[in-house]
Order: sequence, then C-alpha cells, then structure tokens
Amino acid sequence: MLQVNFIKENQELTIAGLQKKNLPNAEEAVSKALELDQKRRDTQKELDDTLAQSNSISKQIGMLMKEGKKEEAEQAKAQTGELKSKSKELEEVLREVSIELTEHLYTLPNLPHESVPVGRSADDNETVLTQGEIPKLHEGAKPHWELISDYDIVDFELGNKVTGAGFPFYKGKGARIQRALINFFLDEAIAAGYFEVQPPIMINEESGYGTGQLPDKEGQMYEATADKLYLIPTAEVPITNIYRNEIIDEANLPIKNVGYTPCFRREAGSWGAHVRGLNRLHQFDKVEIVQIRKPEDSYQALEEMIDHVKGLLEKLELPYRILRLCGGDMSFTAAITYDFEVYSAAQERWLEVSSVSNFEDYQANRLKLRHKVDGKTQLLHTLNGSALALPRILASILENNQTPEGINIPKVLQPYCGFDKI
RNA sequence: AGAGGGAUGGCAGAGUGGUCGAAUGCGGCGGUCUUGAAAACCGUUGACUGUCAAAGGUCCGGGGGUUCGAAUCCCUCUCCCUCUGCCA
Repeated sequence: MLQVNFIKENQELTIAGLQKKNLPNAEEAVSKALELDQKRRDTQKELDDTLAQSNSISKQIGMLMKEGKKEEAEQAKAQTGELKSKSKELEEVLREVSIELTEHLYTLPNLPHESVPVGRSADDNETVLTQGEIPKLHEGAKPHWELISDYDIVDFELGNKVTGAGFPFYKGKGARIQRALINFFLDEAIAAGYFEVQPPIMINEESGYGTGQLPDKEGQMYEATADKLYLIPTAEVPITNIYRNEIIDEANLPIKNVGYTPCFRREAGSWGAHVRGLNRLHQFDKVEIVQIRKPEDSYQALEEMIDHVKGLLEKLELPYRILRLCGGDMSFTAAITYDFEVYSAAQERWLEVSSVSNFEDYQANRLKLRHKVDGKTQLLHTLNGSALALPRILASILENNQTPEGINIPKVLQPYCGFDKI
C-alpha cells in the first residue's frame, strides 16, 4: 500500500507512476486519496479535542470524589453527556472515513521504478540478457508431455483420478529428480547466505492482505472456507508475513530467507493454449528466496538475487533470458520485476521459471514492517524471487537433454539424483 | 473434543473501578568509581498518531458493552497452559 504522506508530497510523481502501471484515472485516484486523508485528519483532530475535554473532566471528578465533594462531582458529571455523544458520532465518522481511505489505497498499485519500461502487455517487456546455447535436438525429438509418459515419470491421469486436472503424480525417477532439484536449490541458497525455513502452506486472511494477495487476487488462491484459511500460491506469503507488525533490530538486518513449499494456484479462467504438460499446474513445487532490506540497499539486494538465479540456471546448463517487465505486465505490488525464462527446445518456447521483484516499501507498509533510524521507525523494503519453480525447469531439462538413448541429467544434479540418465 | 486456569512493556512479574502508560526485578542505554573490566551506585529505557516543536489522542491478546471514569466489571472471539480423551 502506498503511503498517503508520500502521495501528498509527490503528487505528480504518483500520478505518473500509476499511469505507467496502466491505472485508469490516476489523477482522480490521487485527489480522492488526498481528500479522504484530509477528512480523516480533520475528524481525528476534532475527536481528540473532544476526548481531551472529557478526560480532563473525568480526572476532576476523580479528585472531587476523593476529597468527598459529592455535589460538585455530580455537577461535573452533568457536563459530560454532550461530549460523550459527540465523541461517539465522531468515532463513527472516523471509522467510516478510515475504512474508505484504506480501501481506496488498496486499489492503488505500487509505483514502478524509473527503469521500468512503459508498456501494456508482455509484448512490451524488455529483454536484458540472453544466455546459453539453444540445443539442436535429434530427429523425432518430443515435447516433455510425451517424454514423461514414455518414461512414465509424471502421471497426469493418476492425478486426475485422485484429485483433478493440474495435480500430477511424479513417479520413480520423476519423483527422485524433483527431490534432487529441491535439495539443489536449497543448498545453493544456503551457500549464498540464506536461512532455511519451512513455513506452513496455509495462511490466514491477515497474511493474505499483508503481502497483497488479498483483496486483489481473491479467486486465485484455494480457500479452506470452514477455517478461513488459504493455500499459499507462493512461499513469499508465509515467509514475508513472519515479519508482519515487527520492528526489526538493526543487528538482524539484512534478512535473507529461503524456503521450499508446494504452491497452489487456481489459475481461474486461464486454461487454453500453452498449458499442456508441466507448463501450468494447480500444484507445483518452488524454492523461494526472500530478503528484508534497508531502503538504501534494496537495489543491491535485487542484483544479488538476480545473480543467484542466473547461477542456478547456468549450473543446470539451461539456456535462459532475462526480461525486465513493463509497467503493464508487472504485478500489482512490485516496483520492479525481472522474469527469467528458460528455453524449452522441443516446444520451441520460452518458459517463465522465476520472477524476481523489489516491492520497496509497498508490502512493508501493509505489513507494518519497520526498523529504527535515529529513534524513528522507518519502513523496510521487501524482495523475493523464485529460485526456482520446478515444473518448467523439469520440462526443459527433459526436452533439451533428450537423446535417442535417453535423457541426460545435468551434471550438477547427478549426485542429488543418484543416476545420470533416464 | 470435555473440564479448569490464563493472556500486562524486550523478558519475568505486580496491579480488581479514579492523578496507572502501568510497581518491582532482569535485560538495554548513559554516567560515577576503576589503569581497564566486573561489582556497586545514580540516571534513563514501549508503540502508534499528531506537531516546526509541543500540547493532545490511542494502545495492558482482538472486538463489543457498563460507567463521568476500565488493565481492573460484563459479553464475545482468538490463542496459550494443566488434566482427561483421541492421534501422525
């Protein structure tokens, strides 16, 4: 959530930023926020003054009672009725205005970093790096959905039977390679200084609001309605919410956490082309890195995270490219996002396997995640990135490394798998 | 799941209607003493909001109520502990 004070002091900048994020009526949105804020302040001031009066009368009554001056106390009591009903009214107004303001602020996306390209859709994203060789496949090479059924390592039919579409079983070497990838990713992150956590994979409503999945993306998360819990769409949610309502001790910064979790996405309405096989699932595994940083070094942290993800893809010997997302394609809460895509040679497609973002203080403001600077509290910056999401990595490993004799496992995974070929 | 007991500042722990934002201890910070350190002693030490700065306002698990006045009384929710039951 944007800070009202920031909006107030940077109106032009805010309007321009919102426009870059393709928010219609950015000017109106800003002036509405300022009006509501002013109204909230005025009401608060009036309420505070009213309460101050009745507090002081109450104190007097207390003293009079102690001194045994009953009559004078009774007289003082008579004065409070009006103040009381006035403060009740003001409280009600304040509540309404505050809710209205917060709800309005929830509709404003984060402002994009200045380096974010202008644009409406994925077509306007900027390719900042392309790395690795596109493999030349042999005659008769197959897309991964055929390979997985030829080698019987991922079973969609079984998933359909037991759960539903998009919930596959991984079997034998398929399951083994999943476990290998998870361990490899975790070990790499730990080596890079991340602290491993294993979070719950269900979260409450408050956490959903904290990182911005609610209210905007309602319908994307699976919900356990009886208990008002949601299945996480990414480990970002529980791992970042660790720090909700916290004032972080200087000595504990920077915070660098890594966690493996399954992720659940309803992906409502997104079924269609390009979703075959492992390309899009309702449940998938992901290792996520999360950093909490001081504002002044969050962009350095972003670079660090990008380098980390690059390193993973290079060790896996997968050709990849990095995109800087344009304003229109970025998520609601991000200030800047880099997407990593690997080339899946049989599909002849780039597949997104990681998204690394700096949210600056947008999430922190919702989360009330702060630290102290010279005795004053200041919002921190939050960042996260996939390192990495498994299914599409698996898809491209299978496709890119296929030979007529079998599928070669990348060297770096062999010790984790315990085999070098499928 | 049933019965009972709890939730107070970084932690421990007092406080059952009125100068309580809250005793005391520990911890933290500053100082005295010391060559230095420890000990001892003195002082200081919550968050949010508001302001140029103040004043003021809010916060004793969350929400609601009684009262001129609530940490304290009532209702409700959540969580924790003990015993019983069940269970990977």
